[in-house]
Amino acid sequence: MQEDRRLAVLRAIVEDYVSTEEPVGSKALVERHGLNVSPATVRNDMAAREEEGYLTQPHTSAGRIPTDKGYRLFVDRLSTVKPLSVAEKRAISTFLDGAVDLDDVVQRSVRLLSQLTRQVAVVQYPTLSRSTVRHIELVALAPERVLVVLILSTGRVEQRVVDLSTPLSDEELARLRSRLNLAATGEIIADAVSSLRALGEDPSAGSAATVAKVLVEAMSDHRSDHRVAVGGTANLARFGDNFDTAVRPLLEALEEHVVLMRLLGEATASGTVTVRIGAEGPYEELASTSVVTTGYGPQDEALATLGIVGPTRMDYPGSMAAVRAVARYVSRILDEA
Amino acid sequence: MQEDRRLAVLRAIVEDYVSTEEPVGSKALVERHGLNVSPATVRNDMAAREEEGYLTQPHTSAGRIPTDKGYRLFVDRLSTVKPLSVAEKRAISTFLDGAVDLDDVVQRSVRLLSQLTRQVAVVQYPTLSRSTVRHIELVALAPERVLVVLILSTGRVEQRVVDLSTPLSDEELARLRSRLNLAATGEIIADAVSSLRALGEDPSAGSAATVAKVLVEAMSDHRSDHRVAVGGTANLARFGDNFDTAVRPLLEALEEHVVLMRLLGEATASGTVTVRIGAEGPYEELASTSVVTTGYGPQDEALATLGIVGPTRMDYPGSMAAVRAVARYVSRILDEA
DNA sequence: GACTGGCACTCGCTCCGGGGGAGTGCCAGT
DNA sequence: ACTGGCACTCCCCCGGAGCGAGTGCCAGTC
Repeated sequence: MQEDRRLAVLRAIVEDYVSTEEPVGSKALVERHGLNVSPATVRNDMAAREEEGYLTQPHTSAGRIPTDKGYRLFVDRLSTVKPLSVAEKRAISTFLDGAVDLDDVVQRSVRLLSQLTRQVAVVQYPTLSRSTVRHIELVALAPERVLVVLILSTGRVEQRVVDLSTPLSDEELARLRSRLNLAATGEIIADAVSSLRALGEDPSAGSAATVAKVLVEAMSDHRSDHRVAVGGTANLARFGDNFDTAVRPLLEALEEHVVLMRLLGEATASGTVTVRIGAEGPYEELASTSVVTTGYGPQDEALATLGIVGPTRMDYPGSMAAVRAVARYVSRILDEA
Repeated sequence: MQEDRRLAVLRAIVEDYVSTEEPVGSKALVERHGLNVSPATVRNDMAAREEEGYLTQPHTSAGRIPTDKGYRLFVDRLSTVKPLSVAEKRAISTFLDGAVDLDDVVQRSVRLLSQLTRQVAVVQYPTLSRSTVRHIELVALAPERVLVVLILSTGRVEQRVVDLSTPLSDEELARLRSRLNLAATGEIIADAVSSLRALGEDPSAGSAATVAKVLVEAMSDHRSDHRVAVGGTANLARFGDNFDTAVRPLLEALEEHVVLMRLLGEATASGTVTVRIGAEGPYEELASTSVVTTGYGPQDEALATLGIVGPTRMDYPGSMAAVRAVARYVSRILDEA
């Protein structure tokens, strides 16, 4: 059918353009893909597609390139999931299995993702908010100075140094420790915050109040929510010539963690890969970049987001497959820890 | 004197070239700097300088640009230390004073440095090797599973999960904890490693041996020695046109921490700023980049290196001043912690 | 009605040659 | 030792010509 072929043409154009980075013309299209029609027919189809807004020409009498809308259709309806090769799967497991702690997992994931997709990879650290308190530890640095260490179920560790108004003996410290742990250990962050806050506002609690306040602060410190690892920026070299219009704004965005978080968007349920194409994203300057993300976390609860950022002209099926595979694997690792 | 003026000419050329990014000619030079001689004289001087290898011409009948050797002379003998402005100093202190932990200090330093110099900033995390053990904490996750937390004097925290062959009661855990702390707390890493290693090889030590082994591994884990924070890569946009020959190799180098460490070189005594110009560095691909570094650490002991990386055509006095100032300030903060 | 072959046309890319200009090297003069 | 003058070099910019990939359209065929 005509309609089928038109879709096939759109798909072929996207694929060719992604691999050659050049506008694709009717003749080349017929040759490279086994379309059993003449270039003239394809031209008509392309004209129709352009009419509908899926394609454009950089200038009259040049080949066509997909528009954002064209990519959208491609991603939604035309791309078949590209399964990873065995070698790639093995690479993922061997690479990630060697990780020793959370930091290491995140760093390895970033590197892995950027290598698999040859794009810039972004991995958000698991959020505090939904994790639970595993343990609170106090270490006396001096009689009036205590190191407070907060250990969370995701494996994250936060630490603060606290100066107290009165010196604390070892026994008092131990008592304080068990008191705090009693109040917080095992609790989800939100609950721990509220019970500690009560303690922090109790004027009779003394040192306990001071420490509790610091803990509350550490727990609600959204700075750590915004922690992300970025890797593979060297891949931006393949972005094309337009350094100032495309690469520089992207590099800037990658450094601003707040901006980056917005770019990543809400963590979507693990398993569902989100694709944001060009102008669909929140930043005008990044109109020529796309973002492919998914959520991950233990028990497939989407505690954080991970994904890649690249030119709208990217290999969507491959990127989506890689992002999903890495997210799955990382989630499994977090399950074990 | 003739000789003095020739030096002045060299300095002027470096300064002008750095700010304009264009080969500088005799006429412009005389005008911009108050040299009381004619362009012809300057031309003679420049020819002499070129003869000696301090200057080159991109092509005959163009202005001169400094060679690496020219920059070297400039850095060694011609540049006056450019004191930071009051605003800059204040920026440093306000920016760094808000830091809550080691990670935060490092991250803020990177950002600060890149903003001050408008170059790529690199800050190495303080090495484990010369720091001391502040505390070892054990947290029971399950009867046979323990979270081991190692806290070092630099404020760094390492953690590992250990599976034991036999379950451990709370009392046993407490005993193990104090035993380990007795052996390691207060010791310099190297000493702690040797006493723990003895424990780890004692077949009668049971669980203690298992945990000790993990601790030894964590302490001698050089991975963390190579941890670095990088920032300001967007500044590479100002590197000029030669993306493939200059920017891409640099981006790649910045991602490979091992490479990066070599690029930073040995930590030099705090206060001494090291400048590596172009081909003086260890990598051919980075022939057009310079590195400005210095050591930092508590008590001005050079535990780690920080600095900036940029084109050979950079503002050396400004960069050196900024690097030194930030290193000093960070060292002071580490003293307090 | 869908497809095809043919044809005129468009328009970016590359190459080429000529002017303009910044800068140089050199030399004779002070 | 320095300067003014002058001829020369060579990059850079510009406009025009030629090329070629690709298009749109139209008349013709199944």
